[in-house]
Amino acid sequence: MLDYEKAISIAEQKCLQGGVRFTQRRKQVLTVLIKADEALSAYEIAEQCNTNSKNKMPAMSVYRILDLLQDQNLIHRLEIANKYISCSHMTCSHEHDQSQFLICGGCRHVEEIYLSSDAVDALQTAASSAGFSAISPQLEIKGWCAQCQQSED
Amino acid sequence: MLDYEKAISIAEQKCLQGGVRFTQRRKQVLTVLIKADEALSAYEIAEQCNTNSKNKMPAMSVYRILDLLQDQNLIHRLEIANKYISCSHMTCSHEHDQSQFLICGGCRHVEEIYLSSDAVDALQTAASSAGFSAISPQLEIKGWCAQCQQSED
DNA sequence: TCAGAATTGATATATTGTATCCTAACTGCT
DNA sequence: AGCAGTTAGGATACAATATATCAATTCTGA
Repeated sequence: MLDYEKAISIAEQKCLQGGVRFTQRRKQVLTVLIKADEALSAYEIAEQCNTNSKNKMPAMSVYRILDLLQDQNLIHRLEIANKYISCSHMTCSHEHDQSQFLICGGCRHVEEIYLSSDAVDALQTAASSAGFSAISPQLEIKGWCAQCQQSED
Repeated sequence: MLDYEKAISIAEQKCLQGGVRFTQRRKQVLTVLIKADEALSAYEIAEQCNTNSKNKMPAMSVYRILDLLQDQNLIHRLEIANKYISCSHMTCSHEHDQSQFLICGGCRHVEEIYLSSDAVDALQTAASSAGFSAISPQLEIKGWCAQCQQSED
């Protein structure tokens, strides 16, 4: 898991640089995602916020805040899983322009992976041949985790 | 586009082999997908069915039928796009165990691609290292089509 | 023909995500 | 400090996607 204090401080900086405020609401959503240390749906995030605080967090606000946190490269939206996860590179000093996730088709468990640049290049080449100018800097690959694979048999 | 007559006849066979019936309703849904020659959402399919016929096709039925057609390997569900597309390999005589799609993050346009086995192997290796037993035989890669890339700039 | 299975109809509801409009809070400027 | 303009959040409605459930119908094999 990310160093929470460090992550929050980085997030504050990034928001400042991005010209947006790092409000309590935004901190609250990001905190839930960092501490969860796994992918959560927007409604799960809202629920978490509401168990930890009296001040009600509506789903609408969660979506708004998630959009903003994505713009600041603090979190990722996983489209295959319809879930959100904090960026594991948030506290790194250097720039990361690629993230890759494996998503289990059974239980929707999410695991971050690290593809070789050769593999990424191969994907990029195939995309170019098909008239796409680029693959997403955030790849999602669906697969089967060991556990779900077993129960499928 | 697929040869329609051939595809329908293959579908009929596959359903027979799979121990399910190739009913009018199922044929209707598959026909829409083959003739569309692009990815459609479940509700778009229902709409198409309803413009071409008096007999109302409820969305519920579409979902049920889509599930079944997937089980028979006649169509693919694209989770990134929340859409469905007919399998381009349906009329091939040999077995295909891999399909790959590029999905535009902007306009959700879907393009089928063909990755080298080396690239697929690289993905498989990365997945294994992360404790996944397999990647999905149906890959979805998100990217940006030339047109959407332009309008982003 | 009849029992059981497969299919479809009908209805309700869950889940995920957007649109809109208004109010509150903050920021920069004078 | 006071004000204007911008940013953020609250409230509500609703769209889009998908699943659950139970009853009615159709088909199939003995």
